[in-house]
Amino acid sequence: MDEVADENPVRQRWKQDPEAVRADILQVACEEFAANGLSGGRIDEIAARTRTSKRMIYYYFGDKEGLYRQVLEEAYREMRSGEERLELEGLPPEIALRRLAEFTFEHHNRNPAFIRLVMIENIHNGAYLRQSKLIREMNTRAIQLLEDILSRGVASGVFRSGVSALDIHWQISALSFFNVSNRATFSLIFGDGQFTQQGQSRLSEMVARTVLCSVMLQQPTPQPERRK
Amino acid sequence: MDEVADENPVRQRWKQDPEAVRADILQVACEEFAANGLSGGRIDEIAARTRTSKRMIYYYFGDKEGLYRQVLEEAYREMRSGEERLELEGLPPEIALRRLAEFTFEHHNRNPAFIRLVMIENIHNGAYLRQSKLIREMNTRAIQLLEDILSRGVASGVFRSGVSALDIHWQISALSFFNVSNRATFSLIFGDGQFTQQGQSRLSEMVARTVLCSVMLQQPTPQPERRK
DNA sequence: ATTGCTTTGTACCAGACAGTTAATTATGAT
DNA sequence: ATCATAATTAACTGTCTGGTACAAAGCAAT
Repeated sequence: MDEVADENPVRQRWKQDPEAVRADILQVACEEFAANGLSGGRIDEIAARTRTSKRMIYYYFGDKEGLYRQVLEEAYREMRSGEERLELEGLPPEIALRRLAEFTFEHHNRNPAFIRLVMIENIHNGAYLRQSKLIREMNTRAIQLLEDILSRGVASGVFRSGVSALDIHWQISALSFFNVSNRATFSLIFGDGQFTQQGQSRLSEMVARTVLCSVMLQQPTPQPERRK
Repeated sequence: MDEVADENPVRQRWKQDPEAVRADILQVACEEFAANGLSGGRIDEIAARTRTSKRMIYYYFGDKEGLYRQVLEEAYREMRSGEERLELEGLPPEIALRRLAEFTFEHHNRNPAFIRLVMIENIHNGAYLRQSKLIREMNTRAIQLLEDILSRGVASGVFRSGVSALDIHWQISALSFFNVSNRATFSLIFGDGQFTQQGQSRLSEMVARTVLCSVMLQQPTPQPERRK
């Protein structure tokens, strides 16, 4: 399209920048796999949309599954780093919990590609995630955070005792995940009222209230339509 | 002199039973697509596991996508018929709601193939479900049932008013669906404690309590096994 | 400049797989 | 029995696609 005349004659000098090439491939591959799944994703398509060639994909990633595996790891890594940026430790427990729920809901909402990758990985029964060492580390952080919030809540007398942090995490994840993962079929069957701007903030509020409700001794404060 | 019929034992007389053949194909195709997705599912594999041949698949279903579409419709049909068997209309509203939640949880748990098909369909952004006329009918029933339960609860003074039936359905679905759809990745990251026998009944109970909690004026009845 | 390693491009292959052709056999109505 | 039609089979085809062979070019150290 825009070839520069004098630069054309043989081969322009290029800088070697393996990291950039790798990142570029990973980025495009992420989109492709998220959009079409592992078996549906096309290596040729990825190569075409990359600044480099198909050969490079195999050079850096070995084969299709290797590429997919790295895409998956990268996606988890990014999402985890987002979670760490929250600083909930100083906050009153019910505020912290609410904020965690809202953050998760919002985060998943903004990262449909991540959600789709996880869906796809579940279709494969976790066969590729299983091969990643990265995942072992991931459990600790999120759950510890929650355990801290819960025990502080129990200490200050607002939360029930004996509530499992893992259960609460499960609950927050389920509601936030489903909201993105099943949007297509849900809105086809029940209309897209849940997925408008207002619908989403109503759901976000509902998720937060639901979670609080299952750990608090009293009903959480009746929420009028308050937003920040 | 000429060959007699019984000389060829391989070829026995068969009765024409198109419906059985169709059903057989559909059954096998359901397993194949649920296991491997649309692009991952192999027509040859389906044919091999069927009592009939590949040509028949095309004879009855046109092409791969046609087959997939019918598998999907059939799956929804079955699940819907299960829902109709519940008779919640005579029950006290909080009992009815609890039973609906428990039923959904249990149903999804027992029908992982259905869950997987819905996941797969969501990966395809609902492109095939969209083509089905069947889905238009499906919304009414489940939601009307819920609306009835909710309004009876409001009338008898145990439920809050202004709660959306669709929201409650969304909530029940999300928790019950996620429990099956994300089992692989969740258990890889957080261990499989949630998915043992006890884990599952605890979750089922939690789902029921959660749902009740979000519609009831007071905390739902403190559960018997609760301890401090 | 030479050498040896890394990175990139081109062209190609072999197998897989959706879909088809054409012939064969059973069925059911007359 | 006959014939039109429905059901069935096996072999075939064209294309798509993951993966590779091979060679060339850049880079860094001598």
